[in-house]
Amino acid sequence: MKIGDLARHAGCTTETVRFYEKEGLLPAADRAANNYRSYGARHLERLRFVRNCRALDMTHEEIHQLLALMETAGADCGGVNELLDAHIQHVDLRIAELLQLKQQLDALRQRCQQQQGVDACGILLGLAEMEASARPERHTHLG
Amino acid sequence: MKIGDLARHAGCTTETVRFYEKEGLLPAADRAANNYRSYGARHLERLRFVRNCRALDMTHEEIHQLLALMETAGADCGGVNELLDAHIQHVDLRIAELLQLKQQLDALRQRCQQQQGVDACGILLGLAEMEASARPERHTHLG
DNA sequence: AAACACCTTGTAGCAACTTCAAGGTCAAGC
DNA sequence: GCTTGACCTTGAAGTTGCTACAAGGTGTTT
Ligand SMILES: [Zn+2]
Ligand SMILES: [Zn+2]
Ligand SMILES: [Zn+2]
Ligand SMILES: [Zn+2]
Repeated sequence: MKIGDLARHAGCTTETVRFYEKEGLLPAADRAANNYRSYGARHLERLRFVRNCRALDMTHEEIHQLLALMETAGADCGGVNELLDAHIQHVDLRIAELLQLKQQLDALRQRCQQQQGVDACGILLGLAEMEASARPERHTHLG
Repeated sequence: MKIGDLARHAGCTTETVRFYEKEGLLPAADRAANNYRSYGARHLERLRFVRNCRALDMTHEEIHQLLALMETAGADCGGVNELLDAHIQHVDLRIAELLQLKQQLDALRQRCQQQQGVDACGILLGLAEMEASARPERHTHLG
């Protein structure tokens, strides 16, 4: 299997595959005589796993940790559960932040009901007056 | 006012101030005899405005547009309202995406109720089996 | 032999900063 | 007068997860 085939089967691009190899998310492929990367079923499984994790918005670091946990033969899955719980918290936290943001934005939007001169626009006034309390540090990797 | 004072009054760092200047979000400062940047009340107002926009998760481009609209003397605020509405949609969309993600994650979490060998863990099985339908393009700048 | 699709490497770009390196300026303390 | 420390200057590189080249090698078809 060449890199393009692998990529197609996993629903990503060849560049992504090479990038994951560089990142250590995918083990280095064997090389054919012409120096082309050569893949088997194992690689496809692994790549699909990684892509599924990414579809769930896990970071490369989270995926790395998950892979390490999986590859510790005989280990139990407590670490896996913890990692997933932590990630779910990242999502919960970001949802809460965005809901709060949405409230602020709706309130701001209320301040202008009809078109008027920009000098009198309640939205612009609101943006000028807001006191964005010192930037809240980000506690989650979800933007 | 030196750059450090300005930054403190706006709740950001001097690096951020210099960065905004380079980005055109903040007009270039006057220079004192020693080549230090020198700021007045106008700059502080502007920087606070930009920071408030960022606190609402607007992009630099959105802020640029907003500033352009504001500085068109005599214009009405229709464009401002449109821009804010569009940004509110960005937030709404991301909230919807994250709520869906949360559902998927909760379902996955359900698949492992107690610790067991990693080979039998329902979470890892779930991650292997998932068929992440071709990556959904992002339609919003919110991560 | 030319066209075309595929592969290789390495580099640069995106957003919104942060961090670092190497150096210039200025007031205070000994 | 000389050092310490806090500030300022510039420019380059790192962050995250890719994407998009550029410049070239390979392989099959016509
Ligand atoms: Zn996470
Ligand atoms: Zn208005
Ligand atoms: Zn927006
Ligand atoms: Zn489990």
